[in-house]
Amino acid sequence: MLHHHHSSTCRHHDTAAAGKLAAELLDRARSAGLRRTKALENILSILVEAHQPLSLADIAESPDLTSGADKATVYRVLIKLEELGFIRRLGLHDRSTYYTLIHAGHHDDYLICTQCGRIQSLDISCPVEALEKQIETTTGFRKLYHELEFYGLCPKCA
Amino acid sequence: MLHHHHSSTCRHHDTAAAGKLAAELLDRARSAGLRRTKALENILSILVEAHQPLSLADIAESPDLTSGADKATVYRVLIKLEELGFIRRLGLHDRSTYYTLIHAGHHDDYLICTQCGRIQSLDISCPVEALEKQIETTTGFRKLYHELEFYGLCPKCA
DNA sequence: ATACATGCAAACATTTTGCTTTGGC
DNA sequence: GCCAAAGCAAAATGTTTGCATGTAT
Repeated sequence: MLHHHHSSTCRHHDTAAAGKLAAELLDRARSAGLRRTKALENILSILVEAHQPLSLADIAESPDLTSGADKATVYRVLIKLEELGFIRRLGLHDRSTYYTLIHAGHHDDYLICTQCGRIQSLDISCPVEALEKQIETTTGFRKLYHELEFYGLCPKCA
Repeated sequence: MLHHHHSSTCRHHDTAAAGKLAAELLDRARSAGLRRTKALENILSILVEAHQPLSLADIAESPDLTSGADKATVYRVLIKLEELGFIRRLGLHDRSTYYTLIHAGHHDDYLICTQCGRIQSLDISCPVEALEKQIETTTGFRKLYHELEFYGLCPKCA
């Protein structure tokens, strides 16, 4: 489940830009053959405006899911968005799967409190990129990407 | 579920040393108040000898679980071992939770095939340690540790 | 008109708990 | 003998699917 924490370290979130990105993604989804439905629009907006990974429940219960789409529908849309390469899934040690938008040229890593589950995006320059290329050549794996999370006790829980 | 891959890049696995480590862990567990049971002994051995993360099912169905301990028992032992700081849990994008031994001074990162689920330990010097300290000071989080996985298509699946 | 998308309910997989019995100390 | 540990079965949680109906194209 999602834990909101709008700390002072948050980047400024430009709502207009978010809308533009959502619209662009919708266009791309439509070109890929998806239909323009309220659920798809809602889900894209929610993903674009969330600045942290969201679980299926987070999305299905979001007030921004104005269509009131069913959990199964949200699930199926997420599957498609993943196939399209718009989002990736990640696990954050609770039972749910989380989804997060893939931003070209920008990769988010996360900081999670092992006690309260708080999730925070890390705006760091990830030192793993170079290593990733190297692993690709030495192991023969293709299309590599990585997932990096830091776990620990947040100030409140410590 | 576990996928075995003893590739040529595997380190040599010293069975005698593994036994010694398991015995040492058992001692530490006993000092911490746990009783010496066959299940505990088996599970420690299994974890020590596995050179990759194991799921609850992997352990509960292992032929090395000679006591034939129930899944619930294995589960409860794992919880205790985690509380004692002997193992950590991690998620590898299938539905199960994986457990892996914490080796003092050595941290394993993993390479996972998104197609067949194959898991491979990476024997790399992880470039994240320094960053971890820095995050600890800037965010106020305590007792940080990290999880790093690379996902991609293994040579067979590509 | 034809697929694709949806809702609802049921099936699944896995983890977690309750309670009684067993066994380590 | 006492309390932790185990076994078994049921509950809980979250994901996934089947099928009849609705809707974008």
